[in-house]
Amino acid sequence: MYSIGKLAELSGVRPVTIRYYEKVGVMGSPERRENGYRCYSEGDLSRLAFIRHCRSHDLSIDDIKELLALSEAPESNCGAVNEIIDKQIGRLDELGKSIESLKSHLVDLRHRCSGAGPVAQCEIMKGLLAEDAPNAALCPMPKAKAPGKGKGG
Amino acid sequence: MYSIGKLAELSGVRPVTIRYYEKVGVMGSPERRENGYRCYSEGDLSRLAFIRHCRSHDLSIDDIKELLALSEAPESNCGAVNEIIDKQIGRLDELGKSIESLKSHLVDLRHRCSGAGPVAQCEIMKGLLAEDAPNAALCPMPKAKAPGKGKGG
DNA sequence: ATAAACCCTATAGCTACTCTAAGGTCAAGG
DNA sequence: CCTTGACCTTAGAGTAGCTATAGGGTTTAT
Repeated sequence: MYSIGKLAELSGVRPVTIRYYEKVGVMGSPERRENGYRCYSEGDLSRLAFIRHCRSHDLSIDDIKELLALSEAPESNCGAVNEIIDKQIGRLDELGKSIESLKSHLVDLRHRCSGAGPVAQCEIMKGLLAEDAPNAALCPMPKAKAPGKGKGG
Repeated sequence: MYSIGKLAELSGVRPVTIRYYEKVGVMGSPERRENGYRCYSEGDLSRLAFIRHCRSHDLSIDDIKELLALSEAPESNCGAVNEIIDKQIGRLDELGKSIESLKSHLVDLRHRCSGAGPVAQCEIMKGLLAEDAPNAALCPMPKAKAPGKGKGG
């Protein structure tokens, strides 16, 4: 039986994070000692390792919950597992493309400026005033409002 | 002079987001009409466009603040602009590599399972139990605790 | 007794927004 | 005049996946 500190040491995950995993429901509530301290088993350690490995593949906590639920029905068909992984591969694929396109646009912008002149003539600034990036799917962009009747200003 | 709704329509940024930009200090406080309504100028519109273009390159709000500050000293040298862009290119580059490596590892994992058998024999699940992704720099991973003296269990 | 190292809970912070609630303002229609 | 609807205002909570802080209890060594 491990204390949370021992589990942290063995797993490489900090106690705060383990408590967080418990709070959001991927780790389940461990037994408690008389003094209220959490008390973990070998099973908890491998569950935590599983979570970490999934997170290292950028799977969401919700996806991990699903995977863990599936692993608790070991006789069920693993098509659902494949679906989750395929979804994640697709997500990473889109993200990768988006980043590549952003990067090349930014590199292009960068080449237009030597860094020697004044900001007023900087081609980067001009570019940023005029151009959207070719692909803006990277981080949450504000949604455009549907054009309404518009009372005007 | 534009109302916030008109500015939203012209820029494609929703009123809530514009207020958010004001709150976090990239947009500055506009004038107000007698009734308290915000009142924007052409300058505000191009500032907002600039912010959007920067965000579409995934520049952070703080970076955008810096760029805007620089643009308000147009005679200053634009080396600082270049630095911000270079930093962003580097960030995107690392992110891109990280995603590629994650993806290929996940694809490899995926190929090990046909999706036909039971979860208990699923090679994906086995892989996730055993392996870290080769590169985990994508999303915030819990930091490992420095190994301490450890009171034990 | 006291310090150090561990444990507990609850709450706020991070990014870049989005959404909700509760209400004030303004123009048009009945 | 009153209502309807579109607009505007503020404040506060929610999103993901943690991290950090405050304020306190427990255990072990000195």
